Amino acid sequence: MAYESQKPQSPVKDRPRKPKFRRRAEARPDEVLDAALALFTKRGFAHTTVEQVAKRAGLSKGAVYLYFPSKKALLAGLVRRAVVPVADMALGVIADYRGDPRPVIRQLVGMLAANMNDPKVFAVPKLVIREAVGAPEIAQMYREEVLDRALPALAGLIAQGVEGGHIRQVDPELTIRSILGPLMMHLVMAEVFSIQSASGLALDSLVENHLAILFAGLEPEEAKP
Amino acid sequence: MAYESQKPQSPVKDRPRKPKFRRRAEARPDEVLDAALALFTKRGFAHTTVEQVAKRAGLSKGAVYLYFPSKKALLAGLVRRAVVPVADMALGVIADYRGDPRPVIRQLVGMLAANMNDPKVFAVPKLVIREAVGAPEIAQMYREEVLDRALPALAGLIAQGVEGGHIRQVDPELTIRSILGPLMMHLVMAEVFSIQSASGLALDSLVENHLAILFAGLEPEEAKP
DNA sequence: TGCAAATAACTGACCAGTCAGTTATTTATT
DNA sequence: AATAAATAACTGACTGGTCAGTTATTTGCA
Repeated sequence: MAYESQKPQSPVKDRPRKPKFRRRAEARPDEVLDAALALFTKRGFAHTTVEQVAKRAGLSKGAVYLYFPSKKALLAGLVRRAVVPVADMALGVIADYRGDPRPVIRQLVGMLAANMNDPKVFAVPKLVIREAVGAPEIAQMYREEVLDRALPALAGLIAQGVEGGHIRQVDPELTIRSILGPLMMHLVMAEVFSIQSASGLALDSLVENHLAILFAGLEPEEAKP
Repeated sequence: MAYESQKPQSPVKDRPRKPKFRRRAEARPDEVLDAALALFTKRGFAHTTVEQVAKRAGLSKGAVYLYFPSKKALLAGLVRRAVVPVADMALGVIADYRGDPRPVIRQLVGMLAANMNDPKVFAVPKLVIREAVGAPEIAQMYREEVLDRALPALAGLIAQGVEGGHIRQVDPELTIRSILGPLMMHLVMAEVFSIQSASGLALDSLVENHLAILFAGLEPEEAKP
């Protein structure tokens, strides 16, 4: 019974006929989520009050509870909103590709890196990781709707590449960690500890360095000194 | 003026002479920290009350404030206690090694993986990452006392390997992310999302798969089809 | 007896969630 | 077109509960 974030009563899209009466409020839930995302990201869930969210969205505290039944529902709503596009992106790229997985991996890693600075996109997963302890349901929701869809697809892509002889014999599931891990670590170092690599100031250098090592490492064994 | 965790007044080591033991307390601060670590890890900092920590340590709430001036000081104390051994471990392994860095990297990664399941060791960095938003001073302390010592050493190891021609031309700082990132990602997947790889149930498979790719990827370019 | 160690009761601040009441917008009536 | 009735959108004061930190008091060793 918990965390129904979706339109408790707002007539967002009840029936196509009957525009009945509208008013200047329709995008309200979205505005509230925007405010919540900004504050949760900056100060964390626990240290953000509902009133702060309300004020930032230009509403009163009470109005927030018109759209969301609880503070946690704000978190859930945030995840919901971010969930579909992310998973779809990954799946769209992978599709039913056959052949050397490396070009697809390059595209995927590139897309992730490109979005890593966009708060609107990456703030949500970061939030989920941070708040997973205090709100396990949120973590599970994210897992079910994003990870359980995207990771198997990626593993399939790798397995297919191994079978086709395009890359060396590796464990597909474990190799996922080798593909995405460096990106995640870079993110954590930058976000949590404000560590920027002295050399490459841009994400591009990271991607380049990472993929050079990774792709050479995935090369099928043939010439072994 | 904030977060002086160290013995505000506990007579831990005031003068060497005078073995006369007080009530029954000397290891008290450590016991409190043990309790705090367990609870912070399980429920998170915000959702743990000082009274819970006290009860678990077999003390009253007030007694905790005899040893630590604030709740945040518990976090700081935890980090302090874990800081020295971790950094020392890494530095001890790296030392002034010269030659192919891969054996050293193998040893390092192996040690990290071996400790990844030991809560006593890895709970603290996980905690730091999680609570960094609400307590930036803690994150900075961890950074200064661990990362700023260990990471440059690791980067130096790699740079030296590149110069010596033992591994291919890579950016040392960025390559750190390629070495440790997969481990971190594995940790996050397991801890936050309870995702276990279907294949290898043990960490060993991960390390093996990761290092196989990494080391092949670091091989100096010579035979290029 | 004296005094540190420890306690338990207490205080004040904070905040999620509620609700009685107000304002803005739409519909109905003339 | 003007006005009244209806109702959706919103407000902000209030409540109940939690909890970090403090203080008055007790305990027990020397």
